[in-house]
Amino acid sequence: MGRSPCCEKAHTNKGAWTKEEDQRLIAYIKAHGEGCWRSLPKAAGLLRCGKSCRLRWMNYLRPDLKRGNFADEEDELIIKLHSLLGNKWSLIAGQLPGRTDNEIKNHWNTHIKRKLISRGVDPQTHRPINGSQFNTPKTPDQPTSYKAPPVLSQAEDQHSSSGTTSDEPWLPDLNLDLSISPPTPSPKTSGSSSEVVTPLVGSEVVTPTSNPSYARVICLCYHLGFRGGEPCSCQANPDIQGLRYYRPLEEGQHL
DNA sequence: AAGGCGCGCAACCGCTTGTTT
DNA sequence: AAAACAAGCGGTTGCGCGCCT
Repeated sequence: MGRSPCCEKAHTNKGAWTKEEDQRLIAYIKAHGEGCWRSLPKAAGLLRCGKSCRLRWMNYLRPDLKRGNFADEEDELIIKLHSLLGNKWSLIAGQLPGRTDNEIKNHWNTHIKRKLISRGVDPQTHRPINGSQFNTPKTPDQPTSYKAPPVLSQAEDQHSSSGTTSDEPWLPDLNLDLSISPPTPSPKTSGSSSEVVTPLVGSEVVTPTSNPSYARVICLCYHLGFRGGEPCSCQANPDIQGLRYYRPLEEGQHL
């Protein structure tokens, strides 16, 4: 059975990319588009693993990348998305046009973590660190790694969304229209560097049941596109309820 | 001026998931 | 159905650079 291995590691370069390698990669992708990464190095005359080429292109050479410092608004968006998604850097990056998962991951580890700690917020749980002014008790079994956002019942939801006195640090003002439409045609082969992926524009329709109150519930799995556009089965599976996140609809918002 | 140290970024590694044979 | 593979993802590492002593 089989295919040949991805690359012959003995004959591939490692480490920092040279300008010449960059130019070869750019020229090849401009001419042929992002095709098969496995065959690309050979076709482009690069002594690199396809994986390495892909990474270089995705994280550094893509023309639509936004280089430079992160704006405060971007920081806040990352924080909010991380509180929902955890270390799903690619999903977070999908909401920040021009930013890569690697860049966001690095930025998180070097800047935002510290920022949150200085605010008295645990960067993993997004809850106040013990001893801070919020002093939210932790459950004994709370893991130190990322914890899924709490599942709010509708009653809790209404309470927390209407009250300003809630000590819940969860996303007080985030309009989480995180819907990811069925993969839109990527601009990657268009050759146009001015094309920008527009985030947060999904408008897919979650079909509610006939019960109007049900329409207030959005399954995060579904809304993030985890279900490939199909209704989420976790509605019927209590075991994975932790993946569900409910939020109230904004006024005038439709499902 | 020089050495040490810490930070930030780019790249690698290993694992997971989806696809192909 | 199972194995092999490609692509993608997240964690980790290594190196260059700037700052501090």
